[in-house]
Amino acid sequence: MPQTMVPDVVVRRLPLYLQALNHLAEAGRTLVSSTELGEAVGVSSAQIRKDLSFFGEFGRPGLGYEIRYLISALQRILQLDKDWHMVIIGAGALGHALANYRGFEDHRFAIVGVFDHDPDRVGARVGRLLVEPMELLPSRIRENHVDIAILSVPARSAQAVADQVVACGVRAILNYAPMALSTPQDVHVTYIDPIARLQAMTYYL
Amino acid sequence: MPQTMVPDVVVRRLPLYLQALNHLAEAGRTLVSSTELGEAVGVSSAQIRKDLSFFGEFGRPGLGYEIRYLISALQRILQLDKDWHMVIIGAGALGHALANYRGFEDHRFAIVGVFDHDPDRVGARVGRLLVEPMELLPSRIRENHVDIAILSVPARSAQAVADQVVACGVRAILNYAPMALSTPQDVHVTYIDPIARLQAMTYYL
DNA sequence: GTGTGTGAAACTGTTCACAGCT
DNA sequence: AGCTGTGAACAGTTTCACACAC
Repeated sequence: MPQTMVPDVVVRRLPLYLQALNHLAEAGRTLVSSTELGEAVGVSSAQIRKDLSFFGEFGRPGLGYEIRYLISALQRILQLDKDWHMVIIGAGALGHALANYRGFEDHRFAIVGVFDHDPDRVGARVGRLLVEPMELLPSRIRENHVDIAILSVPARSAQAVADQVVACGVRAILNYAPMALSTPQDVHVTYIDPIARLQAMTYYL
Repeated sequence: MPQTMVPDVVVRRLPLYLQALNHLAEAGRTLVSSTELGEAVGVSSAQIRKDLSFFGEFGRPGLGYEIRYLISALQRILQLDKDWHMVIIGAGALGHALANYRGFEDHRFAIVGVFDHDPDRVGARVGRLLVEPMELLPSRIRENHVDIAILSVPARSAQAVADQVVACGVRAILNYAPMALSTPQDVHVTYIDPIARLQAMTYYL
């Protein structure tokens, strides 16, 4: 769909636009200008218009953007009009919190399995699922067509686990372990590390 | 210290360098080249050298960087050689998970209070702390010299809570609510939203 | 008048490549 | 030989400003 190569930084902003648009829609609004949307997400109006222009023309000059229409357009662009299957690996406190987080299923990200290496954790209940042993991970990934692996394991195990899921064909990893992962070029890794974020903020305080 | 204005993107990479350096130090290493450090973090060697050059000269030509020395230099630059005081606001599942996360105190980020608006949650135990009512938040922020507020409240309350902590003098917010915050220019806000990160990854799948 | 879409300009960030040090 | 530190070249991103549409 994108005629030109789309910068990654643009793709990362689209979910923020979507979020703000959903809030506006819930508030009963039907139209929004790039200026107003920009203020809601904290970027310039020109940025919004330029970002959207990578994918087509979604606004009406003189009026702005029809909110419901722009929401569906962004969902289609980001491939959010289908369900995505995820596994959580690591059933510690973080793994439990993630498994119980309703936000995932609300956005069509389905958790189809929770795995842990530790036999003491296997069989424990997390949300509506039971913790399974790592041995069952490959078959589960293939049978349930798992798209994304969420890593909530200790830093020292993260690389080995990443290697395993990549070997099973997973091409997207959300990594909560404070550890940079080495993966093939076609695997997408996103890092969530509150410590690193805090450490960048303290620089400015 | 920085002679020139330091780009924000550089500051955000420093914690990643620190992380990799700590892993190397734990592995017993004493020296590292920009090439090797770059491979560990996933950036180019030139990037590492250029980033560090904003703050001074930390390496030895022909040898590389003395790991322990570079760790202390980065800690000093990021102001990690002191304790930071934080409050968690929102004592739901996420608030509990954050309060129990050992990583914070391991990195000198101390949680000095957990607050919730809901009377049913006040008094509940979270880690070694008790949930306190929002009414006590201002005095706690001032008495304990709180530097950072972690928001784990619903999106609809996030802006109001942010306004409160800013009014109490907090200038750094780590926001887990899926909601852009509007704050004065001198307040630093960092967002952690796994849904937004997943939605950016699905674009590429 | 209001507001989009978009080339061009301005700005920011990254990579190159090499002088100089060990 | 090996590696840092850095100006210069390059690439990427944001902002500007305006033609055009409602």
